[in-house]
Amino acid sequence: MYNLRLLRYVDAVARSGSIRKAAEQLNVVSSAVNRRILDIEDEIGTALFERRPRGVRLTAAGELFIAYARKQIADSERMLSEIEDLQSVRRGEVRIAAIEGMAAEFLPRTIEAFQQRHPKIRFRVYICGRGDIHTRLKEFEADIGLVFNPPADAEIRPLLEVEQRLCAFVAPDHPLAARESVRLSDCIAYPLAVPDTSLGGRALLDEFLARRSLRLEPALESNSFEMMRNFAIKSGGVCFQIQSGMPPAHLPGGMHALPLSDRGLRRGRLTLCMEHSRSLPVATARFAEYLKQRLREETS
Amino acid sequence: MYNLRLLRYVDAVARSGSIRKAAEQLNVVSSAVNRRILDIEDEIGTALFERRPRGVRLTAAGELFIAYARKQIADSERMLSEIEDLQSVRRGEVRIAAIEGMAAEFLPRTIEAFQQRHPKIRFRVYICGRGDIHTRLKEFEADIGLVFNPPADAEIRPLLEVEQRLCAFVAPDHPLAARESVRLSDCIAYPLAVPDTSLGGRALLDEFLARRSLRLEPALESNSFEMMRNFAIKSGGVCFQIQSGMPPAHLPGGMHALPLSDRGLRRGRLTLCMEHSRSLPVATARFAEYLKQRLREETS
DNA sequence: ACTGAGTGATGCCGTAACGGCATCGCAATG
DNA sequence: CATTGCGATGCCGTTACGGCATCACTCAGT
Repeated sequence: MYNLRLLRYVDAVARSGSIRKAAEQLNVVSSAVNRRILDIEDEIGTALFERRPRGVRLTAAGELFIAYARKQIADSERMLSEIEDLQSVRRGEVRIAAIEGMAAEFLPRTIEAFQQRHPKIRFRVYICGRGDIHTRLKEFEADIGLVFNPPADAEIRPLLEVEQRLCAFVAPDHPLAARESVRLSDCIAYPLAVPDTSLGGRALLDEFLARRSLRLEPALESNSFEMMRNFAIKSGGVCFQIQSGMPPAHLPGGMHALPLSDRGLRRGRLTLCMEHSRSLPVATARFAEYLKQRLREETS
Repeated sequence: MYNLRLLRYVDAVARSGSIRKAAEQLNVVSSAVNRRILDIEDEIGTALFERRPRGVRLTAAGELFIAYARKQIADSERMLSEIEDLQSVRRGEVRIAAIEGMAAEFLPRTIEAFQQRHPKIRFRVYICGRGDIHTRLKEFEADIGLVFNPPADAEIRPLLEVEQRLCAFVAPDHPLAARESVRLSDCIAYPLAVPDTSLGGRALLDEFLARRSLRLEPALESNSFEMMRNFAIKSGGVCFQIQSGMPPAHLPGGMHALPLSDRGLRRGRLTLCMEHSRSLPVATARFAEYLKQRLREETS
């Protein structure tokens, strides 16, 4: 069965109109070129060249074959070039599964900054609940995940963990806005919006409340930080959520994030992770490193 | 260098997600498939598959490669199919060089009839002077030629020769129209249009007149039969031209062709010919046979 | 007519590429 | 721990390939 080298032989013969001349150009003996051409003709069942006393000339079948050969040569070169691009991070796709809190600000900003340097790298981001992230990784729908306090899972390997505090978020003109930190008991007098179990921070809240006589009567419970945030602004209330790598300068709506200072309220872990047996493509691995660096910077 | 069989190996592995399963489907041992894949990966410089405990999975580079491989497989099948079409006369191009007299009626009609049965066969027809036809054949611009009384040429091989009489063409209402044949002397009383040296028949006329006291004073001399014909109709004159395979029922403008019956006026040879060392493509050879048959029918 | 040059085709042979058989090394499962 | 399933590897016989030498034919010049 003919291969690329043989296609180059045929191409050279067609161009020079002579088996010997082509062989010279290819730095092989003419008998080798001749024999390969005869083999191909045998296989196809028809002559690709008319033999003339002073060289050869393409037949009609040869014209069809040479068009195919030249296309193959060009296609293979393009394919190798594309793979080379992939190797040098000039090309690729990064698929991320992340919890909702990363969507408003941190991830868009981080991806945009990375793309400044790698414009041909595409991203695909799935925002989903905490439980879905592991599934996406394990089913190879995503390459890396950003999840809060993930359950133990032998198939998931953490790449980085950063601590995240539970914060109370209030509008800039809220009575508590001027404080450096608050306690849960400070917030009870206002309408409360709390995360449901699919968001980061709910487990921390539940665990803390279970050990206290304190009881929360939330006005709102939601799986959407955006929902909770806007409710807090409108109602003059307080919503709770992990910090999620948001520096104060970047909080949406000018909200203030006030760390909860209650003793016994544990911090959570924001985890960058992947499926444990994966070998990440170059572009993804490069982005994961960049993400780790960014997370470290923004949580220090 | 990878060839089509190896591309099929890679394709089968990608589809089944397992080297052993693919090997079964391909009826080869898995070690052979594995080794070919490792060879390709070596050559390209990157892994095409991630090795998992229960099989393999395409890498990003592998995705690019498989797209290329599948395209190659499809392209080669299409190319073989096209060459097969060529072999079975389902496809092809026929290039003809012919003298002008064939253009009005005979060649169009013959080609059209042939294309009823072979619609994918294309034609390219060059109408040119007698001297140009051999040049076109020898320079491979045309595959077959139709020429009148061609000069001897070792590089040109005749396929068929049919005799052609020199005729006088007159309009249907011309005084000579009712005759079965005429003599040159019968025509002298009318305006005469004669062919120049690039048309068939002129050599016959010249040869005959050189041996007689008769002298023609043509009102028109042209290299275009259409020109001469229309002149004869308009002027109530006579034009001369070889029969050129035109049966009476098909003469343009309802003209009558009256054979010249002068003793000593030789007949000419209409020749179907080709370059002597050529091996004609199937479609062309088939058409040449059809042309021979048609010429025989219409000159008998 | 003879000779030399140029061409594609073919015989022989050593090396490279390939597939088959058997086995190894590792992970997952019961 | 033993078994199963998987890709990887060693060894070997067969097939594919290129190199060297030569053959067969055509063409051009003397």
